[in-house]
Amino acid sequence: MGISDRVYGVAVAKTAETQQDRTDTANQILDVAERLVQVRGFNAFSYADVAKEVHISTASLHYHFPSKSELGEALIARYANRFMAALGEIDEGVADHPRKLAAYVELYVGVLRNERMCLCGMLAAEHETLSAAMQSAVVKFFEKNEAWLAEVLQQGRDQGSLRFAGSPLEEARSIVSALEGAMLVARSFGDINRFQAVAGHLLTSLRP
Amino acid sequence: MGISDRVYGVAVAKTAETQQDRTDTANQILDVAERLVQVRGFNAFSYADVAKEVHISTASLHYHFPSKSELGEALIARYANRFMAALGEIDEGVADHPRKLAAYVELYVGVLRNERMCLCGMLAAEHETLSAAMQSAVVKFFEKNEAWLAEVLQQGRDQGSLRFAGSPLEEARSIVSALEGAMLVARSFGDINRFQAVAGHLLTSLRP
DNA sequence: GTCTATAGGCAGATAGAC
DNA sequence: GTCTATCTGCCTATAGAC
Repeated sequence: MGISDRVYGVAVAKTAETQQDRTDTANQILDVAERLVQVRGFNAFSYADVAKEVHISTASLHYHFPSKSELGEALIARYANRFMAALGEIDEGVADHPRKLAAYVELYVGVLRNERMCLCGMLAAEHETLSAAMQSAVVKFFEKNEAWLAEVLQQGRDQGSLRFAGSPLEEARSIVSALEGAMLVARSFGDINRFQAVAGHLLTSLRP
Repeated sequence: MGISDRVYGVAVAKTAETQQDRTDTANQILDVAERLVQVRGFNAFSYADVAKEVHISTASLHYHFPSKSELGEALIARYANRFMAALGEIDEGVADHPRKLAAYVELYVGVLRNERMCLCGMLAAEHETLSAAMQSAVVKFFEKNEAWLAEVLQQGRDQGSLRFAGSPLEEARSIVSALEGAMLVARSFGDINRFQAVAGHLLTSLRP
């Protein structure tokens, strides 16, 4: 199983680091709800949609996740944990910094291949309609991504394997924005090549 | 009234080129609905929300726009027309190409200042849930933006006032993606400076 | 063009049996 | 943990009077 398989929730092995101790049913619920949010948005799926796919009643769904907001919070937490775990694997498994960035981009490609938007990118669009807890969880996801990227960028520049103007954090924010935007647009065109072109352009511009 | 005031629907003068012949009520409806979509999303506002603000009944609203999808199509058409008119004003009023790009970025800043997302950026997130007519209208909006940018980029590079690698259209797509993504993220941080930083970085990278 | 009234369905959520 | 049944409210949309 590749790194990117860990991110969009397909056939993900349970590990202590990335998943809380949940029942199989709860995890099935999260899997289905995650996909529905990434494809349709948090405001465009219902408990009934999830219940139907998991073959339980909406009442049972409320047993596992009492409110839709709590389900949403659990979704973000699981997604963020999985994403951070993937970043950890990149740290350990990939040597040079340009390749780390390429591996980071591949995480996005993996999401897009499943015809999904980044969970937190989708929730960012719906930000104004979310609970305070969900809002701050989305923001934290972006901050963690930026911090990881900034670290890679700084080290790469120090070693001469990456080149960019300005601060690493500023560059990191530009990269996150560009990738999220490229996903957003590419998905409405139904054309993953649009994402690949933008991402390739981005990686090229960082070459020394 | 500045160029950017024309884009987000505040105090916009009626002109034959940019607006269809609609009653005041229909335009009020569009103004309110547009703001609600840009702030909350198409799936997170109702006819009741609009009716309340316009001080009419939902039944009257259905007289002007029989279905929500038709309202959505009218929203995109008006927004796209206004945006294209603003691009036309940039073409006529701004001389050098770097400044044209800066003026283009200012259109986005104007939207963000009103605490809104780009209408079509928001609809891109919700793409999977939209009618076919709305979907293709969103795509056309992006294509027109890219075509305009590609033209500016090509001319600027030919004159030596802009510098970039690859084709103008590829660069244009990267710019649209970066700006839409920067809006998306900046808005969830509630921090317009995040957008300004990314946009400034982008404009700087195009300097010869 | 606007209204009241209402249809018909779906939303999130709860009670209580098993 | 799961179910059926139900509540309350909101949703888009329509009928028909004015």
